[in-house]
This record gives sequence, C-alpha cells and structure tokens, in this order.
Amino acid sequence: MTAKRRRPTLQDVADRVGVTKMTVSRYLKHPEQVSSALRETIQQALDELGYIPNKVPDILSSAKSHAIGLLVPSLTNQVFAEMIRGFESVVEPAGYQTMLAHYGYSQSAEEARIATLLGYSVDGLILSESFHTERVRRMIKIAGVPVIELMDSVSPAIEQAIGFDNTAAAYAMTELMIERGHRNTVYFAARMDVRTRLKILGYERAMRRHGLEPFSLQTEEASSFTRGALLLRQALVRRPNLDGIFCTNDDLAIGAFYECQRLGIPVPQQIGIAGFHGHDIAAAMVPRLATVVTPREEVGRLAAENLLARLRGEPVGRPVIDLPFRLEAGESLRPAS
Amino acid sequence: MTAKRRRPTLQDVADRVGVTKMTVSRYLKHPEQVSSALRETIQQALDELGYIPNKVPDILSSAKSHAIGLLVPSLTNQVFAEMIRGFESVVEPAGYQTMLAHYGYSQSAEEARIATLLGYSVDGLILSESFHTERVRRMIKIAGVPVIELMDSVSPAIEQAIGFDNTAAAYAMTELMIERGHRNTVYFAARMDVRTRLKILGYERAMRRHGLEPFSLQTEEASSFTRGALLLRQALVRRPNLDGIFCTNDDLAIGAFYECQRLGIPVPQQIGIAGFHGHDIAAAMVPRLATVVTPREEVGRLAAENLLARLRGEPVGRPVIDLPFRLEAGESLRPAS
DNA sequence: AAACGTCCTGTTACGCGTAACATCTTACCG
DNA sequence: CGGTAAGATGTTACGCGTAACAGGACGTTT
Repeated sequence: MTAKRRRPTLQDVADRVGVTKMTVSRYLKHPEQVSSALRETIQQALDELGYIPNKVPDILSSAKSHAIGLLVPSLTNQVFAEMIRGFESVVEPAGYQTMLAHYGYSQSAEEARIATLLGYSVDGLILSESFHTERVRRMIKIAGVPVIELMDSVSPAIEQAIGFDNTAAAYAMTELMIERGHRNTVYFAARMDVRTRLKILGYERAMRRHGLEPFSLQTEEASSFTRGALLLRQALVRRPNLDGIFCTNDDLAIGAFYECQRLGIPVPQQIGIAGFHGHDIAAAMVPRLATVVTPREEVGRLAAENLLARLRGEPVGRPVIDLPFRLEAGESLRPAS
Repeated sequence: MTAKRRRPTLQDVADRVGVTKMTVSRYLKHPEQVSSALRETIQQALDELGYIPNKVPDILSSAKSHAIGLLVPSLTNQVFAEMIRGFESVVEPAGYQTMLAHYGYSQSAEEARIATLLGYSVDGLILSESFHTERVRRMIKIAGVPVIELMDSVSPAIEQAIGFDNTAAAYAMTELMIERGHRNTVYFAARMDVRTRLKILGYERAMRRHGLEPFSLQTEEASSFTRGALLLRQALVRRPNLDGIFCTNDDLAIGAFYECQRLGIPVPQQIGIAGFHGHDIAAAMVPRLATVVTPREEVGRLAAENLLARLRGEPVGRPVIDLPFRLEAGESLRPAS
C-alpha cells in the first residue's frame, strides 16, 4: 500500500517528467523560458502529483518571506478589525501574506510576538502603538525590517507613524459638547492604553480652556456595552448633577445611553452623550449617537501602501501622516442654539 | 563604517564565543547540556549581538512550523472575532503561532489562501466552512495536515467538525416566536453562506410544521445595522401585515429594531424581533433583544484543543462535536401568555 | 591499569527551491 | 562551413539550525 508518503517536492515532479527540478522551477516562475513541449508535460505532472509550492526554502535563502507581520492589541476591538480590513485590501492583491498577532495590550507580549514574527522572516512590521520596550526597538533595528506605527499621529518611536490626532479629536468633541450646553461632563475611559491617555488629555485641555473642571472615570477592564452602563451608574453617584458623558469609544457610549433609558434619564435633554470612532451602529441607533468619526480603514490602507513602497526600496516618506477626523453631532447632544 | 550588516546568525554568536554553532544551538534548546562556564559567555554573546532565533531552517528540515493556519470568511464579523479569541486562548500558551487568513466568503479565495498557508508549512488548518472545492480537499490530503471545520455541526467534509446546529437553533427560535404569537414572520438573510442556508431551513421547517407560510428576504450584501433597516422597509412593502422578524444575526435585528422605532412601530406589540448569536449588545439594549446565544468562543477553544491533540499524535476524536445553543427571549418578543 | 561510563563539544549531513553560471543544441549569417 | 547568437536545460552552491553520531577528557570501578 501507500506507505506514509510525504508531500511531493519539485524533485518528484522533475523525476516524473525526466528533467531536473530546475526546469520545473523555471516553468513555475518564468514559463516563457521553458520549451512549449515541456510545458504541457510539466503541468500534467504537477496536476497529477498535486504539487503545492513550498515557500520555505526560498525564505531561507533569500531571507524574504513575502509576509508582513501585523500586531494589534486586540481582535475583538472593532477599530482594529476595520483597520485590518483596510490593510489587507492593499496587501493581499500585492501578493503578500499577513501574519497577524495580538498582544492584549501587554508590552512583554508584544515583545514576544515580534520575536516570533521576525523568526518567520517577515519582511516588514506594522505596530499599533508608538511606545515600545528597548528590546523591541533593538530587535527591529537588528532585523532591519521596515516598521510603521499606527493609530497615533504623535512622533514615531521608530520610523513612521500613521494615524490621527487623538488629542485634537477629543478636544474638538469636548468643545462641541460645551457649545451645546453640556458643561458638567465626565469622561469614560476603559483599558488605559496610550490612545486613551491622549484623548483624556484633549478632553482636559478643552475643559480647562473653558474654565471647567474635567473629571474622568477609568477602569482597567475592556470596554463593552455593559461596562458603559456600569460607569454611568458610578458617575451618577460621584457627580449627581452631571449633564454630559464623553466616552473613549462608541461601545461605552451606547451602554451608557441604554442605562440612561433604563433609569428614565432623558438624552440629550438631561445628559448628552458622545462616543468615539463612529461605528456603523452610531448612525443607525435612535437617537443617532454623537461621535468622532475616525479614518481607521484609511489608516490600514495607507500603512499597507507605505510599507509596500518601502519594500520596493523607496525611502521612508513623511515620518508622520496625520489623517483628518470628523465630528458627527448626531442627536445625542442638545441641538445647536 | 558599518556596511549593511545582516542579522546575526548562530554562527556569528559561536564565532564570538569560540565554539561551534552546535553548542550555541544546544544552549538555546537544552541549556543543561552545556557546561555552566560556557553558558554565561554564550548568553552574553547572544545579548551583545541581539540574536533573534530564526525558525526558518528548522521549518525547512523538519517540515513543522509550529504555526496553525486559521481561515475565516471575514474579520469584521464579530462572530469570528470571538471564535478567534477562544482559539488563541488555547493555542498561544501552547507555543503555537496562528497564521490568520480570510477569504471573503469566496471559495476560490479560500483555495488560494490554503495553498499559501501550506506553502508556509503550517502544521494544521482550521476552516470555517464545511463546503470546499475538490482542489481544497486534495491539497489538504496531500499535505497530510490535520484539519478541523468550524461553526457547523453537519457531517464534516474532511475529518472533524465542531460547531452547533444552525438548523435546530433557527427552528427553536421560530417556534418560540410562534408560541409568543408572532406567526406572520419574515426571515432576514444577508450574505448567503452555508450557515445562513441552514438557518433558513430551520425557520422554514418550523413554520411549515405549524401550518404557516415561511417568507425570507435575502441580500448578497454583508449584514449591518443599516442593512437591517433597509430590509425592514422592504419587508413592510412585501408583507404589510407582518408581525415578526427573525434575523440571521444580531446586527440585522438591531438595525430593523431601530427602523421600527423611527417608523413608530411598537416592538414587540406590533412586530416581534429576534436575532442570532447573542452579542453583548443584545443584552444591553432596551428592549433586550431576543436572540439565539451561540457558543462561538467555545467553538474556538475546542477547535484548538482538538487540533493540538492531533498534533501530539492522538487520533481524530468524535467526527462531529455539537455544542448546545441557548434561546434568550429578551423583551423584543411579546411576553409569554 | 584496563574497562567502562559520563559529560561535554565537535562533525557531518540534511531539508528544498532558486540564482548564477555552465553547457549543449539548433539556427542563421556571411 | 566556421562563427556567433539565441534558446533550452543542466550543474553547483547557498541559506542556517538541528538531529544523529563521533570523539576527547576525566572519573570510577574492579
């Protein structure tokens, strides 16, 4: 019977045709260099054996894998899912494979993932933070692969950052809330990553600028609808007369909104609510949620384009690519006076 | 100056220490086999050079990559994001790397992704469908890697399927709706994949069983909140006197719900609404959404455990692992009489 | 002191696709 | 018909970590 047969190699195909594996290899990469008589025979042998191209030997000798490592803190956070979609829409047609890894907002996990990805010889890296351990920076320098950092537009820690200005965005939304008469607001934050800190900064600056006292509620837990509800109840205890909630993302905002509905608090009359990112649901719900619409899919696309350019040998472009955000007032803030 | 230096290899480390690369390799894999005097020197050399382990040569000679290919149709669909989370929670601590790929519900794209993943020598594959092209089945057979198919509990096309019974789940929810007095219902389907078809089947069976006429509205577009709103308007035109909506997922259901709210249609008095999957938001919204709670994270975990067992050499377990689902009546159906 | 064991390090060979170069055939030119 | 070019195929070497085996140094046993 068939003993445990191993996956066919180029040599197996070549033997069947009666040529060397080099000829078969050429047929696969540069068919025009092979005589038309052989082409048919080789194709037939490939089909019969079911040859599956093996990239590993080439990766070993060329140290190029045609794979790009993409590191995100979390996959359940929709923002990153949409960023990934943008990224892949460019990278996949270009013939590159994405190696996705996530590190759960932990710097040591990020370090380990990067080492693993570099162990597979990825040609480039996309990171979702601009703060890294010393070892991460060193590894990347030694590996010599191009790196792009996403979702912030602060100065890049390594080479190039693509994102939007979280601080300015939060500042702008806070001002809109104030303008609409929500002056005694609370900021809801979850999972204190860098971006959240930048947003809080923008919120606080805008509040102070208008002579108001900023107040933020933070939790280490991941954000979710239920978390938003919880924070709302806490906020009402600590600031009973609050008239506005600005959330670090739409999930918290929607959770808070429903909790208001349950408690019979009219939105936006008594409390105005604003979210961040502008997911599909923000525009679908009643009332439409006020939110900062961020260009996350665009961030992914641009990251891919810039990285591919680097892999083609082009130099690093602008070190910071700052994309515009957009304020959506929705119906969860009081109407403009 | 430093000419373009390449990433250090084991040989570079060995040269610096004055041993052969075999000794350094041993230090990394079996440190107890190296004299304690050398250990320090080697570690120092590793640190100084910033050696990053290279997995590629070993993948080449062992044909084992310690990576598992995970194929999902879409990353923006939350169901898969949560399944992935369950999968990684098992696979990552076990020291395996996940290579994620998505194929946008296209069979030819699935074929291409599988070839790519096998080209990287993945040790196993997780697929999110149970229907595949002949070539896919052949490739997998030739590659000889273990494969698990997810999210259905129909008989596996290849070796083993892990999931839940979509047809039974849809049947059960349809019966619940009928029991609650929603008899003139419409099924909302988007993106007609296999699972959607199985659900429609369950819906139709339950309706017919009770002497009712099933009616389903389908679209090829991806589901979304806005899509749910759209479908609701279409349904009202085609079935003006409908009294219930059963959606293939929570997104459509929520979109339909908000559209009812906009149109002034009372839910659940005039129209009852049910979703599928039981995402966080279903329990958070007001009214709580009736939905089928599916064990998607558990599916991911079990898939990982079963695949790892296979990689340890254990035989295929039960060919079909059928996990239970749960009906959540919420507040978007009329109360039990 | 011969025989054997233990501990440590070195040597050799291997995996497989491809770039670079070598070789052979055939064709066409003056 | 020698010479050269073009076209097709073969040969060689390489990438780098590791399993398997070999060998040297030292200690212990009888």
